Order: sequence, then C-alpha cells, then structure tokens
Amino acid sequence: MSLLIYNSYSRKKEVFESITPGHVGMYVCGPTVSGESHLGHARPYISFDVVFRFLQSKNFKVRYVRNITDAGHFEEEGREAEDKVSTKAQLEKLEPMELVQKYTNLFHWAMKEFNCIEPSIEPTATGHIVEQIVMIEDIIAKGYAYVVNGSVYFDVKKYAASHDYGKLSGRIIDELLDSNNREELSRDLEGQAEKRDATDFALWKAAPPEHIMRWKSPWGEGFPGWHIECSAMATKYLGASFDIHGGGMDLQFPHHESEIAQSTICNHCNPVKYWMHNNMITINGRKMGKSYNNVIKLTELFSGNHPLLSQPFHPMTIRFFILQSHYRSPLDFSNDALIASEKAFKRLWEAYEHLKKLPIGTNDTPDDVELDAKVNNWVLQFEEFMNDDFSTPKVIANMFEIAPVINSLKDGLIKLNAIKSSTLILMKEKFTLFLEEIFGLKSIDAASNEILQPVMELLLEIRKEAKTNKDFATSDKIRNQLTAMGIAIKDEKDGNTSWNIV
RNA sequence: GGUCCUGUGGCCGAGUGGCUAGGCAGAGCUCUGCAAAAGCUUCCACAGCGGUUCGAAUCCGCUCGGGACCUCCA
Repeated sequence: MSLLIYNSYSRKKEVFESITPGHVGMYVCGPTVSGESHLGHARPYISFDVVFRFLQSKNFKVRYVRNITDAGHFEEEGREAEDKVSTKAQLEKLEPMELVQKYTNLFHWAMKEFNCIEPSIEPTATGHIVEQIVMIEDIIAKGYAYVVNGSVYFDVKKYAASHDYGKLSGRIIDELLDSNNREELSRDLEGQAEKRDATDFALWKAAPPEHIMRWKSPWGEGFPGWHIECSAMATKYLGASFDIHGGGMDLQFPHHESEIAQSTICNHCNPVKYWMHNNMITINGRKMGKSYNNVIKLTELFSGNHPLLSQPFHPMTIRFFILQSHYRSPLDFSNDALIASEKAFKRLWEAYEHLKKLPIGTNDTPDDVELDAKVNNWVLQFEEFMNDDFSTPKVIANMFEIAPVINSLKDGLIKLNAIKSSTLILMKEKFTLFLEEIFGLKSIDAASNEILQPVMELLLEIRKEAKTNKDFATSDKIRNQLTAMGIAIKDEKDGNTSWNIV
C-alpha cells in the first residue's frame, strides 16, 4: 500500500513517489538558536522525526537535513535591521558564537530527551555564508534582485510576473502588491524605503557599524537575509529539487514562499515535491509564542517549574501527547491534558511490557476466531493508518483497543490459545516496530538502578513470607513505606509482585 | 480589511454520508486479606438555523464563536 502525504502546495493528499527511487531527501527548518526552545518547537521536530523513522521503516534511504539558524534572522525586518543573534548576545554579554553554542547545546539536549534521531546533516547558517553569497550573486545576475546601499533585495514583482508567487501560502500577489498603497500596511518602516516594493524581501543586509556578526560580501559588510540560508543549504545537500520540505505552518509565508522563489530562479525548477506543515500548539486557544507571552520552555516542562504546571512532565509524555493528535491539527495544551496523556502512556507501555513477556505457543487454530481476526485487523491497520498521511492518533487508538486483550492474556482472563500463535508474534513485532522504532517512544520509568534491584527483591520476598503467614501488619508496612518513598508495588494475579518508581 | 483553518460529551482528542474512535475523569460490578493495578459494563456529543439526501458530526448556505497567516515566529 502506498504512502499518502498531504502536500501543502497542492492542498491535497498525494501518493508519495520519491524523485530517486529508494531515496528520500528531506529538509526541515531548524531552530533559531538565539533562545531556549519551548513546547511549540517540540512539535515539528517530533512530528518530522516520526516521518523520518517511518520512511526508514519503509526501506527508504533518507537524507534528513535540519539546519541551525545561528545568524541572519531579523528581529523585526525592516524596522531596524538587526541580527537576532547579535542583539541577544550584547544583552547577555556573550560572544555571539558563545550564545549560539549555548542554545545549540540546549536544543540538542532536548532533542535527545525526546528521543529524536539526529538528522543526517545539521548545517549552520554561519557555516554557509559563501554558498548564500554565491546564490545571491546568481539571483542578481539573472535579474531578480537589486542592490541598494549595500543591501540586496529580491524583486518579487518581477518574479510574480512569470511565476506563481503566493501559491504555497494561498496569497494573492496582486493584493500583496496593492497593499503597498494601503494605509494600515504602509508602516513607513526604516529600510522599507530602500525596497522597490513592500513585498520584496532581503537577501542580504548591510550591517550597521554596531552590528557584531558581519561578513564581507561583494556589496560590503553585512549579513544574510532570513530566507536565503534554507535555499542555499537545501540546494547544497539535497540538490535542485528534493522530496520533502517540512516546517511549522507559520513559516509558509513569507519564509517558504520566498525559498521557492529564490531556488526556482537559481535552479530553474521547483525545489520541493512535497511540502509538509505541522499545525501549532496553542495554549488556551492561542498560539504559543514570544509575542503572546505564553511560552512554556522545555526546561520548565521537564522540571514542572511553571505557574501553569502542577508537576514535571517526562519528555516521553510530551512526545506521546503530540503523537495523540494529528500533525496538521491544532493541539491545545493544558496541564490536565498532559496528565491524561501521562496516564494513558503509562498504561499503554505497561501493556506493551506484558506483551513482550507473553509466551509464544504453537497454536494454529484460534479458539476465539472473532477475537483473533479483530486483533489481526487492528495490528495490520497500524501501517495503513500511517500510510494515510501519518495518522498517529489512529494507530494509538488501535493500540488501546489491543491493550485490554494483552492484559487479559497476561492475567489468564483470556486463554493464550484464544488467538493464533502467529497473531501473537505479529502483535509483538508490530508493537515494537511502531511504538519504539517509528513513534520513538521508550519507557518512562526511572531506570531501576542496579543496587535497588536486589534490595527490592529482598523486601518483596520478606513481604511475601509475611503474607503467607497472614502477617498483614508487616506486609502492609512494607507496602505503605515503599509507597511513601515513591515506589508503587502491585500484587499480580500469578502471585508475584511487581514494582516501579512513580 | 484580505487569505485560510476551525467549533465534537466534564477535559483532551479521532472521525473518509449509513456501523462503538481512543484516552483521562465519573458510576457500577468482578478479581483481591486489604490496596493498587487489571478486566467487564455504563453515563455524557457532534455551536445554532436552514438545505441536499432514503440517510449528515461528515456535503452546501447563512448566523454566531475561536484561531492562524498577512511582521520575527515551529
């Protein structure tokens, strides 16, 4: 069965066919490392990590490029052309590269916590200034950019005359161009005056004297525009046209629209076959963002140190929470929703642990034909759902359908030969594949450490003896004290006792 | 103002015109020395008003509400 991907460019689901059979080139806009990542940032990187993993499971050789934006972003484009990174650096009295390194490290740490596989290539904007300059020169040579006072701007009007600028973001170019004359948009921004048209965007900005991050260029010292870095790096590592470009919905315009324009002029072809955009994470119905002052940083989420949070949340809980909704749907954050996800995830993972331990028999004829068929169907739908534009919530729903069956098998409420041995093997195989390898989830349990393990065994043995002697005072004392210490114990149906750190 | 998306039960969230999404919370029962967990059962729903249809949460229109983008943004 083929993979369907919703292409933002065509606004419909399309059958995925990679440009080079067996290989996939995927570019995802990475973080701007001028500050700490927040919950909103987690979504694209987790969503596209799953895309990456799923494509690999389908035996594609994927080159996954995710950049680090460590220069070139404008805090407020046009108003005061300033480099975001250098602004912050002056504030914190750090060397710009020191700041960039700090937040890059923090970002990498968070990605590791989320169990995101590292991209194949993680290029930095500052490491590709030359490529960007070459690309800008090319655009100028082809007549689609002009130089003013040491800055270079892309000529949108000229480009739009022969290309469909605005298609990706559903923008109507005439209205954008008209908006030049509209009062509410003529904000009379500094630097705006240099542009021939308000819709033109900067490829290169001349650096004012106080600007720390600056590079020599044919147009004087300056720094690159925001959009050119992605075009330059994507072209360098994935070629003139590649398969998948991902990022947040909020990047569609102007960032991705401009990327298309730049690359199209340089390479004479549409750079991207499938555009994928994840929706936003909202908080009380509002997009999480600095301008709204409603961000929850990842460090706060993991530590629980935030007024909106009642407790710390494990990175896997966040990952599961994100996977419980479809990547193109808005996802509303709340403390309660996260608590619900945490419980749900723990329950599902526990069932998975039980599944792994179920013994495989040699039963070819199921006692319960109906159940056997149902389970088979649920499991086989995992891939079907993923093939339908990565419908992770549906896969999870099916896993929850199967969880009671697993628990019942484990407790003997359903006999093992109710289902075929091959069905059980299939369950084990697919749960591991989808839960661990594709969804990238792993146990939330604080790893039971080596010293604790034998101590617990001893304690539980003593408790078992007490129980056998009907000395419930002792057995309850052990249980209650352990509970107070944060260790929960459960008497299983088979007479054994399991434990875990809460 | 323009473009687009969206409105599902106490909460979060799937839903491709006809068949129980799922999770969390609530209620009851079973198992259990008691717990916890688990299992079973169960309550609560498709913003409103029209229309298309044998049949709509699902398609169309209108109204009301929410949001995103149009400026840095995941």
